[in-house]
Amino acid sequence: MVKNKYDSIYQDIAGQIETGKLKKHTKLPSENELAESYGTSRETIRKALNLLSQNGYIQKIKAKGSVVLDIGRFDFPVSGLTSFKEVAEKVGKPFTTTVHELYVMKPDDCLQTELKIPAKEDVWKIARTREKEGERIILDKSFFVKKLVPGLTKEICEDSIYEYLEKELGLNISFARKEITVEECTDEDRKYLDLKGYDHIVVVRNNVYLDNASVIEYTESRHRLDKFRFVDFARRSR
Amino acid sequence: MVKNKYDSIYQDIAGQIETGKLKKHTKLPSENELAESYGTSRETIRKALNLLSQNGYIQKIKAKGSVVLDIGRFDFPVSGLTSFKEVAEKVGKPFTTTVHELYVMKPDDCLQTELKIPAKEDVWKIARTREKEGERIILDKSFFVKKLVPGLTKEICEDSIYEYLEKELGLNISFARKEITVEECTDEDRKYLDLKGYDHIVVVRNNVYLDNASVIEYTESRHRLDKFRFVDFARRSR
DNA sequence: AAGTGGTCTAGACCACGAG
DNA sequence: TCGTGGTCTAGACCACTTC
Repeated sequence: MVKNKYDSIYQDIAGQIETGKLKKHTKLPSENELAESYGTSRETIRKALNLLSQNGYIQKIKAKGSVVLDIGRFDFPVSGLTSFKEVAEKVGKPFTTTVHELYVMKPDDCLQTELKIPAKEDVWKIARTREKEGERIILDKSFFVKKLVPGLTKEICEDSIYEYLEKELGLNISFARKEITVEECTDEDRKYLDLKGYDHIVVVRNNVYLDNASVIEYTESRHRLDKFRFVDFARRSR
Repeated sequence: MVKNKYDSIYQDIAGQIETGKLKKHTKLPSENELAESYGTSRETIRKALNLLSQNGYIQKIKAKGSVVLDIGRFDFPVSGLTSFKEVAEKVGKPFTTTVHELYVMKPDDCLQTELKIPAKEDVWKIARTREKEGERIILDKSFFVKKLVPGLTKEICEDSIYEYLEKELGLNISFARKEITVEECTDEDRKYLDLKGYDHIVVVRNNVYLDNASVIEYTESRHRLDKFRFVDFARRSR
């Protein structure tokens, strides 16, 4: 789904890097050459290259050129900004999702804060486990603002809520705040997960914002220690 | 240290948000108004606003305006892109750094890969612990390419290596790749840290790149479970 | 209809690296 | 000296929200 000119150039070059048509450690054509060959202005090329750089595909080196990087780019599926389904597919591992709870509730104080809603606003609670190779290793406890997501079903929760939000409801996810900590296991963890004796668990807390600045979702993603992996890029003084 | 026009506007507005002069949940002036009042073009204002948005200060809402967000923005000090000293100061907690090892060595296969160097290239090894409230809770094992950082001393390692790199050597940090996992404690962890009986530890692996695409540092930052916290923003299809 | 942010253009000058 | 990416400008049109 291409939105505009610089995005389509970004997709094009990213694709060439992923398929190996553009080789690691080689230089891209210069911005002027790219502008010429894509028939666009240099500023538009620069937007595409900045996207590539922000997503870890290339590094721009002043006065020299842009180099294709050789960095693995995919997280372990951490529920949140990119949908679980999306990341799981890229990582290429078969996950099974099971929905254990799906009902409407009133938010407690904590949820009111996390979702920025008043006490009377209805909230979906969803509890799901993710299973890989016969082991239930992730427990996702999600809370969605009902007003924004009226018709959730078990089928949608088993597939991809994000696809539903974006394709069916036309909502636009803007950004998420993630917080990662390690905590002691709860009885709920022990009930829903195959913990193999671990007494701690990695907790990823997630607040997801729409493009109109409202919070749509708060999720606690609870990962078994030994199966957790998170990868991140950070740029200096972006 | 202001570099250019859009950066100085970014610093200015970020400062106003941090000191509360610009209040949370209020709207910024429009881009046209800001361009006028800062005496610059709209594209330059947009660069500043994009920085604010990427760093979690504001959210831009199409056709409506930019809103000041109310999101806590600081990590627990995770060695890497922003220096430990820098983050520790923002978090406002007193940390003590102790240097346990500082010597030159030849890289093994693993280090050659992580630092992208040949076997004959010398490497600094530095082992440091970070202590807070009387407990040693972080063990940082760092490896720097000696050719790029000739004169390391115990004093520099106790203060801030990054300050030394940037201010003394004029090197420019560009970006870092972080990977977070949880692993079983090693004897080294038990030796250098106050583990309070925990048998697992959070490991943050870090490759830090310069602006000329060479790797300068590989660090393993080992955090006691209960004291680890990591905060991250992610934007959808940036 | 007016104002907003998002995209795009065609120029310009700069500092820096390489030959 | 020439080419590179980094910054900056002054315009333009669009889709969208608000009134």
